[in-house]
Amino acid sequence: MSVSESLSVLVHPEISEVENLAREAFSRNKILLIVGRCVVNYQGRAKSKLEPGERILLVKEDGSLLVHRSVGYEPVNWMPGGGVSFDVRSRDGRLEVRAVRHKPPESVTIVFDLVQTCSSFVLSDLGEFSLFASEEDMQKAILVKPDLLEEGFKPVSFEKKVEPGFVDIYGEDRNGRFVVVEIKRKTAAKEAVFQLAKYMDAIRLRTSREVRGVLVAPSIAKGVQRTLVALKLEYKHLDPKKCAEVLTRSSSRKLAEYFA
Amino acid sequence: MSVSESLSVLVHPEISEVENLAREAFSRNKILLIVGRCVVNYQGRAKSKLEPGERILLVKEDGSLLVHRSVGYEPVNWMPGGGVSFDVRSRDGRLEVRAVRHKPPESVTIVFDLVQTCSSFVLSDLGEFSLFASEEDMQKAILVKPDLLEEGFKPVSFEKKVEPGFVDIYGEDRNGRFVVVEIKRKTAAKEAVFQLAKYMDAIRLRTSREVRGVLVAPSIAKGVQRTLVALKLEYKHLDPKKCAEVLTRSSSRKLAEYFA
DNA sequence: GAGTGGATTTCGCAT
DNA sequence: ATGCGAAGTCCACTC
Repeated sequence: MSVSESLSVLVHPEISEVENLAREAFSRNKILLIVGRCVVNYQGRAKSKLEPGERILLVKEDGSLLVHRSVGYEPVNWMPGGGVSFDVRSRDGRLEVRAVRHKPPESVTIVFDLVQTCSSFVLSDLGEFSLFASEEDMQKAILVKPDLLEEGFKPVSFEKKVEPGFVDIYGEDRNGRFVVVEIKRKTAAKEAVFQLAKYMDAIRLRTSREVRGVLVAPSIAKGVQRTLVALKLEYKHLDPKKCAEVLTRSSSRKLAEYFA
Repeated sequence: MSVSESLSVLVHPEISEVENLAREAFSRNKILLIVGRCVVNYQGRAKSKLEPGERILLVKEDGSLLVHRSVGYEPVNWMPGGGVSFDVRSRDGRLEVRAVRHKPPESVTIVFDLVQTCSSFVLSDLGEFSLFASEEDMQKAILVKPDLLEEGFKPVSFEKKVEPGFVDIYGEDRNGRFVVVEIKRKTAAKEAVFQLAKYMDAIRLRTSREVRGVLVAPSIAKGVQRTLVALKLEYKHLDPKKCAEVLTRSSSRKLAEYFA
């Protein structure tokens, strides 16, 4: 079913009309979109109260609920989807929509006293979403084209579990030294350096060979350079976008060698 | 201006009608809501591609842009508000909406080939939003009613800057010993314990009096109890909701003593 | 302007 | 189920 086959739109409706549409939307798992004057109360992990004003309520097919004000990327109140049950009732000419879930226990209650628009529909959406140049993609890119790190680098393993956590990649350089690679897709902070240092310690316990630690990132935070030097670690600049290019150009065959 | 005075709703419109409404919305900083079939491309901190499908596009008054699919709390593509410029154009019967910002440099492009609904309006929303029982509220609650921590506790200072960072509260107990209080509004992890331990060390350097450290939280993570005991720290269970009750019941006068 | 830490974070993946 | 880490995290606050 697509929007066209399922679309209902009400403009300046009575509360009772909205109530009917909302009930139908919840019972058939349709998307519900209400623009109107309301108050919102949340109780659960915290507790919040939103005084009267006009907002947008969006309830999605999985029960995700979002209340948006006129500004801001984030919803002022919300409920993530999954295991959410809804209740609709009208009292004193007001429409109350209540969403409850139990893990964690919390509820959002929206009470409308005036609705300007209400619509309900089903979205037909099979389109694939792909994201490039995540941290994982940077790792893949280095595995496919190790020269991105340095000439002669040979990956031996990746996401290898060692004592404190994970090493993004480790391998050896052209001189046979161990190389531990920690990848960050954005400006590396102190945290990344300490993480790498921990990896280094853990790995040094298991080998007598010389071990190099390389922090790979598009850039590093200001004070971090000093920490790197103090800990005898190295930094390699690498742009995530460059990695994305490598991946889109390379055939997926090569990746299969590693990720099959 | 409220929704009623500014509302335009189009159902099954032509692309050209949507184009006009979108242009008007952007030029007058109105909210724009489009439901239709589209593809979305993002480029900036990463890069993403969303194949054709029906989605909801919401552009808010501050330029925040959200593209929602049929499920999921989070938008599949987005742009936070502030310094975002928009461009609308129609080509080959398709409507392209493009949002660009420069810090960081990124852009989202949505191309609709079919629009089922499009609306534009201004929200009148002056309602205040208040969130209770945050970490700060727990702190306030203890300051207002120190018995929440333990009988006879007297707060001396709060958010006091000491060596490693901030102490949430410190004061003295009924026996005149120093008490350092670290507050977490949810399950306390090891991190909180180490933070408290650092505070303790810093404070012990400055006094010869006995110093107690108390971690206040609704609960503590599994392994953390052992760490607490090993470091000779204490744990006090305190429910954020209880704190919220204390705050709502207490007059704001008492808070003013601390927060004026 | 950059860095730091919290969030009703959400989400996914591993154990 | 639970825990841990990443995120195009966003956001508020400090330096």
